[in-house]
This record gives sequence, structure tokens and C-alpha cells, in this order.
Amino acid sequence: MGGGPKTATLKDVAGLAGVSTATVARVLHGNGYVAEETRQLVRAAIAESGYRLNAVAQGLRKQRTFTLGHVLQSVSPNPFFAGVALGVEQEAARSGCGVLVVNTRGEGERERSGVDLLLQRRVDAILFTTVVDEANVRFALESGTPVVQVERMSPIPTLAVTVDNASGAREAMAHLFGLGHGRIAFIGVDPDAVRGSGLPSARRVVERERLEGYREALRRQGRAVAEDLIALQESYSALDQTRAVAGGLLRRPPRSRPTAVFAACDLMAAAVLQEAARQGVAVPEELSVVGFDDTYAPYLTPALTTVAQPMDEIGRAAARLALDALRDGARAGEPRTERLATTLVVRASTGPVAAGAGEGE
Amino acid sequence: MGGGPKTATLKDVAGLAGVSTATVARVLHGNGYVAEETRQLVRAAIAESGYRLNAVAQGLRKQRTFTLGHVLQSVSPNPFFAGVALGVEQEAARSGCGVLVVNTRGEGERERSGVDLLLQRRVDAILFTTVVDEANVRFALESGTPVVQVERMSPIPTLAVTVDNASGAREAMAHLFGLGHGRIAFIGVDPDAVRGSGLPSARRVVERERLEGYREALRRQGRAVAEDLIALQESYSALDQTRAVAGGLLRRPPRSRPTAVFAACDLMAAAVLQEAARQGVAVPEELSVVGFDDTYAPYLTPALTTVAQPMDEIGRAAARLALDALRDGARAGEPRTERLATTLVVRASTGPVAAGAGEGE
DNA sequence: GCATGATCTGTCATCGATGACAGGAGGGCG
DNA sequence: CGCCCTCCTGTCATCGATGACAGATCATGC
Repeated sequence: MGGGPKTATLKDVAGLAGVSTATVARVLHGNGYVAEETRQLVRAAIAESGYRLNAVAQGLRKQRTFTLGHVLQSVSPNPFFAGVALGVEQEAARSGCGVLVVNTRGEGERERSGVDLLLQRRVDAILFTTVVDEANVRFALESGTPVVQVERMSPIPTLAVTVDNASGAREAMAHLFGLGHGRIAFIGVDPDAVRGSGLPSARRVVERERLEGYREALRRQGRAVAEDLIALQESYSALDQTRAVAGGLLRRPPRSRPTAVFAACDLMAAAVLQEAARQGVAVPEELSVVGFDDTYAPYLTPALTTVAQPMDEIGRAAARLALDALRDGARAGEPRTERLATTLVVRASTGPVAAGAGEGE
Repeated sequence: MGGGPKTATLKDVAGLAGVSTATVARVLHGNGYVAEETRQLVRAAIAESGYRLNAVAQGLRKQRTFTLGHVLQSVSPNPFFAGVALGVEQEAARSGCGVLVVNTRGEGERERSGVDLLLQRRVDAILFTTVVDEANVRFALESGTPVVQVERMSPIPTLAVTVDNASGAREAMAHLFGLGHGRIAFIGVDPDAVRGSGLPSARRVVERERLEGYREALRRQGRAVAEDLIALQESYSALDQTRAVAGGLLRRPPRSRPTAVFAACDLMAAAVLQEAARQGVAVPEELSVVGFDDTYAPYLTPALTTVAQPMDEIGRAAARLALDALRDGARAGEPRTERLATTLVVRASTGPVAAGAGEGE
């Protein structure tokens, strides 16, 4: 495993087979005429030399790198992004494409440098699963690189993949209504909160949709929206904050205590479950809990009923959009949007409302 | 966002500034002599043309792509790999390197094609966080690409990052001993199980170490290893199987029922918690549970005491090893191994052994 | 006055694959 | 016999950046 066994080049193979590089290339790609006899000769030379195409040189010549760039917040610890990333990579691989991943950690600085890295490497397209600064999307677009935006409602028209969060939320609510629940609390992320780094409104569309889905569901049932049952925080990952909020809700007198909590993501639901256990509130007997995403859900105690996002499919769809756009060539086509649906997965954390907890509104 | 604004090349910039490409390159990289006046001129031209270095051309010329390849089982759903992947990317980014990620899903086929993809793209090094087929490592090595193996005890000497799993396991056991536990069950993965796809023994080193750590801890305490308290299954993700095993342990008569369970990963611990709840066994009052990895641990109910792996640091170390090796040039140096330690994180799932549950062995 | 060296800049081959193009051999047909 | 078409193969410019090399200018020192 010593110094570095120079990989054979086309020219080496050509020399070995006693033909020109053009002929080798023709054999390699199966286009143009090549005599059967020559073909065998070349194949043998390829095998013998252990030739491996140099994708770098090919990329330079073809002006196509067969590589996608994927910009996301962070592949860890939120499994949602990891799920999407997996889908992207799987679909890309099907087309022989590689994926360069950039984790921004939500920092504009890193997003900028990450996009720069991708553009320098001349990736064929960039997928944004999160955007800190709209400017970076423009930035990519201006350099002529196709862009796919995932789960965003950006003012910039590009290819896009969206999930119907509102409908998912309504489905979760319908499930709770069906179990007889009336006082359903919502714990989520404030779509209007502007974080330090200045997360743009576009990303917050997801949060807005989930909250709106909750409200709309109540309205359609002809129920009033009790604002005191809605708790919004600034970030998904503020586990302590979620526990505190949940604690407050659970300590209310039985008449006004919610019989169910709809959390805007599994992580928040997990915090609710922890707090319920701490206070000795039985789930689902005394409290039903629903999450969103289906990331942690199956592993929680009790296993969490949740609105599952098709993470894998989201990633695949995004990659497919990008690859299709590339195949169809410069027809920088109409900015298509692919819409995906969520699925309600019922597990053990939801159940019929307790007899005692009246419908008192 | 029309057709495709050809990005300016060095030659374009040179033309704009009225100098040669060599001069532009000198300005760009700050080497060689350039008159201050010329420098300004060139800088202006660079800015005006929106020039962006073409890393593909540079890669071809320099025979160095500033890109790492990362082969892992799957970035989702096991957050361990995602954590490592994040660390790798972060460290690579610090050196201006990109990361091409390959998810094998544990399939030899995909691992093979993934490694092929990376080699074709001439990545500067390949990091393996999981290996299905040893041959693929050799494969990479033979082509002169530096390799870093993470958490493996491979017969092939390469750069490597390992974590002291045995010590971590012993630490967890010491914690339980300290709480007065005597009958401690171990639920893990069978290091000798050969899966369909033929997972090699090397990968199973991790499992072996955790199990051995458990055994060794008992021995050091002068206790016998009760084989009937050890339950091994073939895969990490067989949640149902884990539940069943845990169920069996918990249904034992009080005299022989374990007072604590040490699970070889958080996922398994999560299943134990679910089963305990289902049987009405209180955690930690009647049963203490310890996990491994610190992935799901903080979100479970109750929050799980676990042996934390420094996932991020593992990834960073792996990337650093690779980058250092590259910097030090062809000195394909002695296959260094970096060793990292685990940390016991005590949360709510462990507590003193119940008074009733005697030390009966 | 001239050699020496520092400063500055341009020319050009190179990395490896690709494909446009040219050209040669052979067969069929009028 | 001449023309054209099919089959087969080689030559070479090209993609964009790099760096070795050479050439040019200017100042300094003896």
C-alpha cells in the first residue's frame, strides 16, 4: 500500500491495446463504430491496467460533474434532515450521481461558504433543505445552477418540494376529535419569531402551516380556538422550555386542563411525555399526545402517535426534480413544485378521552 | 435565472485586466511577484467578472480534489452515523474540503458501487464508518487512496479511530454497582451472528467490546456471569425482538428478575423502557436502565442514563487523520490510530436498587 | 561600465477525457 | 470505372488552472 499506484489513464490503456485513445473511449461508452476484435483487445487492456475513469477530467471536459450539492441545517441531531439526506443520496446514486453535503448549523456564514464550495466544485444542482439567508439561493441561481428548495415557500421561484403540513395537522386533530377530545393544546414553534441569526420567514412556513392546520381543524368543528391552549416557542430544540410549558398545562385544574396535546414535532412531544410522567399523568389514559415528523416517535414511551413525514420520499423527489431538470437540458423550465402528503401513524400515546374530563369548554 | 450565465474563467479575467492568466493566478494565490498596481487591476477584474475558481479544473491539474469520501451504513435512522457524518463535514470544511457521502444501507453491492463512485471522483481520502465487505477497503487502498476506518478492528492496517467501548461498558456497570444492583441483565447484539449480507467480524468488534466490558465488570466485582441474564440478538434495529426479550426478563419471579438492564444501544434501551411501562414496572424505582450511544437517550421517558459516544469528535478525528496524512504528503505514514473515550451520562432511568429486591443470586 | 540579483510578466505544456473531423478500407450500384 | 455509403480508426483542439521557464526591466554594488 506504499507510495501511490498511479491509476491508469485512457492513454495508458490505449498504449497497452495498441490503439488510440479515441478508440478506447468508444469502447468505454459504446458509441461509434468499433470492430469486435478491437473491442475485445481494448476490454482486455482495460481489465489488465485496472483503468478507472477520471471523473474530474470528464467533468472538466463535459462541463457536468454528476454531483449534487445538498445544503441542510444539520444532519444531526434532528433525524428529519438525515432522512431527507438519505433520500437524496439514494436517488442520486441511482443516476450515478454523488452528493456533496453541507451542514450549515443554521449559521449564515457557513451557508454562504458552503454554497461557495458547491459552486466552485461546479455541482450540477443545489438542493436546499433549509435556508438561512435567501441571498444564498439567489447567489446559486445567478451562477446558472439549478436549485431545488425543500419545504419552503420562497419568494424566489425555483424547483420545489413541499409537504402539506396543514392537512397533516388537521388529520391529527381529526383523530383526537374522534377520540372525544375537546381541549387540545398546541405546542409549537412561533412562525413569527425571528431568531438571532435571522431565520427568514420563508422557512417558518412549515411552522405556520402546522399551527394553521390546528386552528382550521378547530374551526371546522365549530369550536373556538382557545389561545391559552397555544404555546409557541422560538426553537425546536429548546427541550427545557417545552417541558416547562407542558408542566404549566398539566398543572391546571381538571376543568381547564387539556385532555390532549398536539406537538409540532416529535421532539416536543417527547418533552411532553417526559413531563407527564414526572407529574404522574398517565398517557394515554389521562392525556393523549400527538407528535409530528415520525422521527423519535416509535422509540418513545409510550410509542407516539404522530404525523409522519415521508422524509425519504422528500429527498428522493428533490433529487429527481434536479436530475430531471438536468436531463431536459437548458430548458430551465417552469419552476415545478412537487407536493407530498403526510400520513397519520397511530400508536399508543393517544386514546379515548377519560370519562371524568368533561367537555367543559 | 435564464439559460445559464457562463461563469467567467481565468482567461476572461486576464482579458478584462489586460494581463496574462499567469498573472491572475499569481494574484489569486498570492505567490510570486506582482506589482501593486497590477494587483489592483486584477482584483477589480475578478470582482467585475464575478470570477469563481473552477475546482474541477484545479483538481485535474493539481491531482488533488480537496474532497473526502465518507462511506457509512446510513445517515438515517441511526443518529450515531449522522453525528459522525456531521463531525466529518465540519472538520473537512475547516480545511476547505467537501464531503461526498455514500449510504450503503449495509448492502455490499452499494458499498462497492459507492467506493467506485468515490474513486472515480478521485477523492483525496475515504473514511469508512462501516464496512460490509473488507474487499472494498483493499480496493480503495490499492488505488493509492488513504483510508480511515472508524470503530473497527480491521485486519487491514490503515488510519483509524476507535472508541473504548469496553471501558464505557465497565463504567456503566460501575454506576449500577454503586446503586446496589446485583442482577444486571445485558441486552445486546451478538458479535458472532452472521447476517444474511455477511457482516464481517470486524464490524462486530464494537458489539464484542461492549459485551466483554459487561462481563469483565462483573468479574472484577467477583461476581459470576449469569448467562441467562445475557440476551443477544442479530441486529440493532429489531425493536420487536428487544421488546420480547425484555418482556421475558421482566416477567420472571421477583427473586430472579434483574433489577437493572444494560442495553448495548439507546434504541434497545428504548424498547426496554417501553416494555417496562407496558408491564407497569416503574423505572427507575423497580428497574434501572442504561443505554449506550447517547442518541435517543435525552428524549426518552424517563430520560435515559447512557454511555455517550463522542460522535462529533469521532467524525472530526477521522477527518483530521485523513487531512493530516494528506498534508504530510506521500509519506503514507505508519497507520496511526486515534483512541477516544466514552462518557457516562447519568439521567433519570437509573436509581438505587429497591429494598425488596434482595441480592439473591 | 558591467555583473548580479530582485522584481515583474508572459508563454506554453500539462492534467485526462471527449468528440468533431478527417481519412482509409471495403462493398454495392449505376 | 467512378461514386457513395458503411465501417473503422486516428489526430487534435478543447475544457480551466497551474507552474516551470524564459524574458524583460530596473537598481545596486564593485
